Amino acid sequence: MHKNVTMKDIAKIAGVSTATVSLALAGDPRVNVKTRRQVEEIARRLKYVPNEIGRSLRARKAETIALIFPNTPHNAFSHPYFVQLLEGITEVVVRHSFHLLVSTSPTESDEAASYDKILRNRRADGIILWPSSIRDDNIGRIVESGFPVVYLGKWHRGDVLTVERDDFGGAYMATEHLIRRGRRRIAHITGPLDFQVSIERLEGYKKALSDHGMPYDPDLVIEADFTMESGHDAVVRMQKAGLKYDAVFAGNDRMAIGAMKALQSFGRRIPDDVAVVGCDNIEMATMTNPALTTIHQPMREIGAIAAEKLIRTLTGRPVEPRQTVVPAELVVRESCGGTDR
Amino acid sequence: MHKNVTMKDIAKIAGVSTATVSLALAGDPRVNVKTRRQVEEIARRLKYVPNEIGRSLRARKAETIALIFPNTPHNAFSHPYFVQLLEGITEVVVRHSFHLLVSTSPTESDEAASYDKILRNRRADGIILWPSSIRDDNIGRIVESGFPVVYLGKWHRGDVLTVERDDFGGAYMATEHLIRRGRRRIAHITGPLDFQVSIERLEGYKKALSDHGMPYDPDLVIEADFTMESGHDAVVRMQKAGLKYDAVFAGNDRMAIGAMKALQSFGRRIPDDVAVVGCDNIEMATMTNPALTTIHQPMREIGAIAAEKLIRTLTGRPVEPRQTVVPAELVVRESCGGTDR
DNA sequence: GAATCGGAAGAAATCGTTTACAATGGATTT
DNA sequence: AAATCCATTGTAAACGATTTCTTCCGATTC
Repeated sequence: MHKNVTMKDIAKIAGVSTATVSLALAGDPRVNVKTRRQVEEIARRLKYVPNEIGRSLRARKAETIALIFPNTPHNAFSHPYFVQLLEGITEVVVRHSFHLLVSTSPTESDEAASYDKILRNRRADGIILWPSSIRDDNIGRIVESGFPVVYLGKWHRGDVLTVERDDFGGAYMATEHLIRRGRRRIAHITGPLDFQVSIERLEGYKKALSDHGMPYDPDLVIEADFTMESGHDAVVRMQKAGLKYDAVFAGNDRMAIGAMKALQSFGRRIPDDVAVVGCDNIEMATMTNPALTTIHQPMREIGAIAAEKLIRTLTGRPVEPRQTVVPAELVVRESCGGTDR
Repeated sequence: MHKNVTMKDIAKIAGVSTATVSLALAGDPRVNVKTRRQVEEIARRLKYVPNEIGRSLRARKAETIALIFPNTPHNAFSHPYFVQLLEGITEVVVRHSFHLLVSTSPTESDEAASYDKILRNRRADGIILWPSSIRDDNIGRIVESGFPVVYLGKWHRGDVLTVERDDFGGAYMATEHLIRRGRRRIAHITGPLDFQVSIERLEGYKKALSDHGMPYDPDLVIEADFTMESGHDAVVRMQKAGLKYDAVFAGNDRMAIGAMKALQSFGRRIPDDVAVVGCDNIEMATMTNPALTTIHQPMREIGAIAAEKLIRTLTGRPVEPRQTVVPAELVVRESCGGTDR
């Protein structure tokens, strides 16, 4: 492990000052072409790699963005799409020769301190914020502080860069799909209603119903908690309540799969007796029997767009539009039967 | 966004030098308790947060570790356990107030350059290396360069910190489980045999057979490619070849699930006619019908141990043992039937 | 021939810390 | 009373780049 070569080393060999070396390597036109060539040559020969820490300190930037998320239950790690999001982000980060810092906060109250530290430190030049489930004024403070931030979700106050899934639109598509396939009594199993995503999907469901002139029956809306078991239970509850329905739209795939199991255990055939649609398009959805029709959220693309937006602002380029809603896609498989009428 | 407060600001107010401030905040016993208290008080009042970039430059360390993995097909992002690994790592990283840099290399040949850059830069003080599928002498050079590295896998030459899954042991357990349940003709669907993991699992399978005095029949070993479809095809091929078998041990859960589907399509009942065991314990394994018995690899723990080892060496503490093999666990569900005899 | 100009490169400050070393002054030792 | 020591604190040199001045020198201008 030999000593690193610095600009000083290059300067000495080339017989110039470090200032000239710096300028030369940056391709600054102020330095003579011949000198620049020579410096470049020496740098190559010595396998010079610039020390980014030194550069960061002086230039007050780190060529780094941070992905920050809370460490609450139902956090990013348990989100079926976290990996895709991360993949989209790293892809762009690497392409721009940036670095990615992954940061989570042990407790809710440490969150703000943590953001703050990373940014004030200049450890990262900007952050991508994964919303925490709990309304957090601390996040608000960061978002509005003027630090470069891309928020993954809907931000109501002020002009903030955001990228969000279209939960509302996805639910709308799912519900509409069921309606088109002739279903008339569509139940909806929601996630916990203190999650924004659950509310959005419920609203999309309602809107699709009303746009198609169908009544909204609150009895057909059951709140569950995102787990397969809770989806199972939801169907059991509906069964016990003696409700009639010919379709189920679940707020995520896990619950949809739980619901399918319960339905089948009650002897109801899918899709003949009951059609089922999920949300998220997790891998499992391809493997159920019948394969689950679902709503795909392009999280990889969301990650890529978010990173791209952030890096664009950091490099002083304009970003348009400032808010992006990435459309969901309906993935038709076997759990809804037939074709549109 | 006001100017950040630095040690100089504190020094001026406290009427001492920045050296004293630095020492005081570091809790160095050389500075008078009264002075230290005062400095601490001022720092608190000014909401001073140390600039870690400046610190990094001088102290030649970044309080950061990097997780590095190749960007090849079948890379970390498509690994069912990447998230758990990451979760284990971040948990430990946060606990020690370190940072985590996530880095992937666009091409195989950029890999070495990338590691090198991160380390020479002191962007990170050490790295956790996710092995690339392809034998890579560049990785070898890094691992042996003396930089702090934890390698996630088996490293043959030299004394390197490693944490690895027990692929051999897991396969052994799976096979033994089938034997104990009375199965006599156990097929094995492997992953691509240029992956170390596939070889390990094949060896574990063979060893279990021979330890129980059962013959090894090469016809019963089919190479597939980790996908569900390939597992399906493997069964189809065996069926066409007219092979007799009463159990399948698949090199991962996806292939096991594909195999189950194919078996059921041939009218073979699981577990009555054929028992099935997978590997990995992905979430999907809980949802199949019957639920899949499988081998759980505690990747979260592996991540945590790896991070712990790395940070221990970085902070100059001894780490024992230098090589860790984290045992696999058999998760018994419904796809193997009965109880041990 | 003096003044001006402009291209090129060097000197030095700077970013915010850490740290080796020196300095101060009062107490203790001999 | 001189020498020594200890506890504190200050000075200044790093760390490795970037960037703002200067400076230098030869060429052009009046």
